[in-house]
Amino acid sequence: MTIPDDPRFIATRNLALDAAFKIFHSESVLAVTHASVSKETGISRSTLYRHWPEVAQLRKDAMLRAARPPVIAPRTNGPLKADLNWMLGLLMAALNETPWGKIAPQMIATAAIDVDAKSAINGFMEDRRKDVMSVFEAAEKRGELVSDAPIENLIEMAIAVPYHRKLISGLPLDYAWLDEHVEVLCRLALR
Amino acid sequence: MTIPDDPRFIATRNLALDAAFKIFHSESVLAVTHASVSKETGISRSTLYRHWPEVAQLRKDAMLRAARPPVIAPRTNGPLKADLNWMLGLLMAALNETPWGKIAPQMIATAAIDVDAKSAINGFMEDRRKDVMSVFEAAEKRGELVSDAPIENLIEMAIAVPYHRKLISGLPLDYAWLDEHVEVLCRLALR
DNA sequence: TATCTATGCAACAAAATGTTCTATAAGTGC
DNA sequence: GCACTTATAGAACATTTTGTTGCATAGATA
Repeated sequence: MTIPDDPRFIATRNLALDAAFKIFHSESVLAVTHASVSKETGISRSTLYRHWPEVAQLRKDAMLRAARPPVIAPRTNGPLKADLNWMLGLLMAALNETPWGKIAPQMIATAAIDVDAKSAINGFMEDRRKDVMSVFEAAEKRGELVSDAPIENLIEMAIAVPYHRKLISGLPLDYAWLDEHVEVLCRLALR
Repeated sequence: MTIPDDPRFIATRNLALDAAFKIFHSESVLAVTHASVSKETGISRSTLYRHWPEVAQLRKDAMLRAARPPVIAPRTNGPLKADLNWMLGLLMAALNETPWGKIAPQMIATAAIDVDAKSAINGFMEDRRKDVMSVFEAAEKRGELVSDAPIENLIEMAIAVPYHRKLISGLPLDYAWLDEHVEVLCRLALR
């Protein structure tokens, strides 16, 4: 669908997607329909059908809008342990306290059957990988990294565990756990 | 809902749930409806409504039926590296080659909003935790474990990474990766 | 055999979903 | 400002999906 640059069209689209996102994260992706978005926004149903002939497309667009997770600014001052704590602490907070944590499971399920959702998720995971990577690289430059454990595996472990905990095993993500997690990572990286 | 022990009722229920599971894993949980199961099985719609007045209940039952993942038999002969390779190799195969791997994302999404799905997932994750636990405990008995890294964290890392890889980051789960993963785990456990 | 009950089927009701048309108002080019 | 284009609102309508009910039938039970 080509998107006209008519300001009315753009305004309607933004209004609709904001509402769709709101419905998505306060209820579920299933609750996002032409009818519910119409009710939420006052936009007429026929207009919404003009913008999104298929409800699946509307839901996906709402998801892609949702897929702008909080920006995480890593610190690389050192020491490694402090930097990891900072960076993973921000990730933890994002998972615990922003809509992202609530939406992520549904995005993952959608990613399993939809290419766009998958690439959105992958893009986000890639960003997180780079964040952690920059932390480890800074540590290496400082000469802190003495282990020969592959950095890729360290990065994967650093990120996988909090995600698994939050999204799959349902265990709590808190600072007590985070401290231990970082401790084990440093044990791997620094010895 | 109390389940009558009338064989007709039981037969209908099993037939319906088998079909629901099939639809679930070949299409998606959304494709499971009274109508689609009726079409698939020949069971009349009214009968299906009698069994499951709510479609959500039907979907959940289909999921709980699906939630019998392949049984994984851990080996504990040692050495640790071989045991981990075996155990995690089975887990990997299950994620790659059985319906479980395909269904898991949708179960996770459902678990985020449904208590029963959540406890099904948690039950399965707990089984996996025990599997890995038994491997590490056997290694400890043999005196292999010399690290003071907390076993709980090792277990979490062992499992979280393959799940994250398969379900979230979308990276491939293969033996090349598995070898490295196990290598890093052993580095943590054995030094 | 007599009784109970799950099922199939058809008819129906209600709600959700999708389509089309027209009047109107907002934006665009001159 | 004026003519033209286009997006929207709203209503009317068709279609599909979803949910309900009554009754005849056949399988289960005792």
